[in-house]
Amino acid sequence: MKQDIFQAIADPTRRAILTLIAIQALTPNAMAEKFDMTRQAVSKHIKVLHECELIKPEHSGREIYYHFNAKKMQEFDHWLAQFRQNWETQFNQLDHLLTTIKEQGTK
Amino acid sequence: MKQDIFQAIADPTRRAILTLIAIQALTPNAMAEKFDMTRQAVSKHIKVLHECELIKPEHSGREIYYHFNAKKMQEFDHWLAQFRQNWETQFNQLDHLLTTIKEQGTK
DNA sequence: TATTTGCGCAACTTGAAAGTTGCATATATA
DNA sequence: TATATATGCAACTTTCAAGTTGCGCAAATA
Repeated sequence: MKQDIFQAIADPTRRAILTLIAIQALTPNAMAEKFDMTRQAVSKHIKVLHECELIKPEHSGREIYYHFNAKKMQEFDHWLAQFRQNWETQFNQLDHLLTTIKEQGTK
Repeated sequence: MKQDIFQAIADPTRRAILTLIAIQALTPNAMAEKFDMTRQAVSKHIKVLHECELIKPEHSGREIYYHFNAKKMQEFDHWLAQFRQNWETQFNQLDHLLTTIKEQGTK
């Protein structure tokens, strides 16, 4: 099944993995050493991250280096953009308030 | 239990709720009309969003208008900031590649 | 070649989340 | 006051994700 990036990011371990490999590509074993869980558990997280293309594998013999895919992470940034005006403009906040009050008046 | 914002946005219904009330504050009933599920189901999503302070209630008689809390949403933006350089600077991407190659060489 | 190492896949257990129905409470309205 | 409406809480079922153990395969190494 195709994973979605929002669910991928929901897990704290996966967020930690992303933070790690954003600095430097790592193998599954190297990642597992950082967390208090089995390698297979980490491997499942890698699978999720790979399926939604947040990370990309680079084979090197029997090792696999997983790289951070910044481009995919931008999708999250784009989703967030729809809310950005909500905190960047106070006028907008005021507008919401006025709209709400007006709406209540018509009920 | 205190919810975390990453899990809160993992659910597509909750993301839809946020998109709706970012434009205008709504009551639980008004939200439920937008989705194909019971009012109670929506109410549970509201509870999650409220617990992590992504939305704020405004009581008005027996109705409750839920407002979007843009300030809390900024936490995503802050988390995302650590990755922003990864897609904003090609030099940085190249740097990662070089670091990885060098790392492999020392193994 | 035989053995070790790195990795992925499958089956299983457990716990939590998403949805349902039913009920209680508070406010508005007849 | 009696009734209707808006909401939240509790119990329950079902689905699914996170973790485990066990196994198989490919590549490196003795």
